[in-house]
Amino acid sequence: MHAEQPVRPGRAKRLPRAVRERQIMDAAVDVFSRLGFHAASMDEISEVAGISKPMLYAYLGSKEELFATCIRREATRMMEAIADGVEAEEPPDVQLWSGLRAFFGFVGENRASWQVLHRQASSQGGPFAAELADMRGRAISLVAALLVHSSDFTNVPRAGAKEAESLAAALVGAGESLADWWLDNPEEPAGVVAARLMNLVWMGFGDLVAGDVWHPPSRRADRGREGDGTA
Amino acid sequence: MHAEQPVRPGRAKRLPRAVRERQIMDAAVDVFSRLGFHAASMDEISEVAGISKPMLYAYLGSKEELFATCIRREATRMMEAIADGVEAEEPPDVQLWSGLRAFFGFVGENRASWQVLHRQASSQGGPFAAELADMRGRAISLVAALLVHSSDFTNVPRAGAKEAESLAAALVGAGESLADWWLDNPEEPAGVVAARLMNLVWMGFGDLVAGDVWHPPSRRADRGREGDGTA
DNA sequence: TGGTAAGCCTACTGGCGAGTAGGTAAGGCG
DNA sequence: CGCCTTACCTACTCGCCAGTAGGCTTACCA
Repeated sequence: MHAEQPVRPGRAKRLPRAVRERQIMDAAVDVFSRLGFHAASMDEISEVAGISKPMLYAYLGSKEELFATCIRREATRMMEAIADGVEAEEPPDVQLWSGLRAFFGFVGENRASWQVLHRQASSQGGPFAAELADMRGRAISLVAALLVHSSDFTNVPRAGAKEAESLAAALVGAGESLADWWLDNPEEPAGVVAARLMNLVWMGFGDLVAGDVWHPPSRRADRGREGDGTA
Repeated sequence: MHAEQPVRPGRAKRLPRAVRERQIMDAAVDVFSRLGFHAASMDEISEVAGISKPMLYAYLGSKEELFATCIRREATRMMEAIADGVEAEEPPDVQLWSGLRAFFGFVGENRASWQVLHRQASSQGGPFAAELADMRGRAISLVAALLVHSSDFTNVPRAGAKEAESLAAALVGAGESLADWWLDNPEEPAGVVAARLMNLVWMGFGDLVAGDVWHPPSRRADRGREGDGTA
């Protein structure tokens, strides 16, 4: 406890609006992630943010608006983190691998964000559900496109759109679920967990129990390799 | 709606306790699945059930107790449905396949149950979260055991417990997510969706894009078609 | 046929929490 | 130094909803 801010003595220090808004958002993500949308109260958020309730309303609007803003911000941060980790030129399996690594890396370093996005947002009936479902839908579409593209690398009759989309939904769900599991079993590093999921979805149990595993092309340098990964 | 119960004229017909409790539970699952725990009100549940609020409290206790009871009932129904579909003597891949078919079959025919279990229960901080997490944990353990057992079929160094558990978590999550996707895209029969997930987790994308697919051993005489339509 | 218990109800309380009214200090600027 | 704008506060209102008090009615049985 800092002595310089004794015990929040009635009045907070004067700060420019932008800074306060940031503080409030951080507090909101924290509280929402711990308690969920309904159980979280504006009183508690304002307390954590170190300001009073009317400021919340003055700056961020209603509780629903605040929540939606949180979701948008955290979802955007996550999508950007993943996009930053993936190179569009790489072969599909490497792209998937990079995406998974980036995803688990983000979750590991932003647990509160993840809780808000995954647990809370998806279960509310309000406009946020739409907000979040939209983000999630984009992620699924992205993965689906990757899958379709990956079958273009072969001479196999391309996967149907519906099929690709459903597989992508399964993959995204597997990632979410594994991320939750990981939060309860945090002793393993992000890379190991990501690799495990990569092996599952790329090789399948059938190959795994036979001893075949996927591994990234040993040259990290992105020479135009086939990257058919083991096989 | 049945015309024989005009507009609930003040007083409901007298019924034995067991019957009423069933009606109430059904109504509760319905309302909880549509609105979520917090947004659902005891008033609405009692209205849907066709009785008055004090009956709720007299028969099923508090809102939290009611919710927990719903979760327990629906979770049990689902676990039993899946257990009924699986033969312990069959090889691991067939067991997994049977389990997936049973799971998607159940979800298709009990959408409200599924909503309550998956969406609502997991996001509340109360004792239900524990209730549900427990069920889910058991499902994961079951799958994990299946995986470990399946590597016993080979001469590969058996998978570590943690590894099996995390893969099981991913698989369960994939199933959940795919079930959700399916509810939004219900045109395909349960068997097709189940087969798709089976292929994903058993063969992996790597094999799928190469044109290899998993299929149930057709030697089994019991109408071993894979894409069975399920009503 | 009258007693009694089980099933059912209307109509309230009490608290919590979203949102607001209206006032106080602090910095900037002439 | 006074004025105004902006940041900030205390202290309310008001609706919603979990939970309850207390009374009515129907079925069954002696």
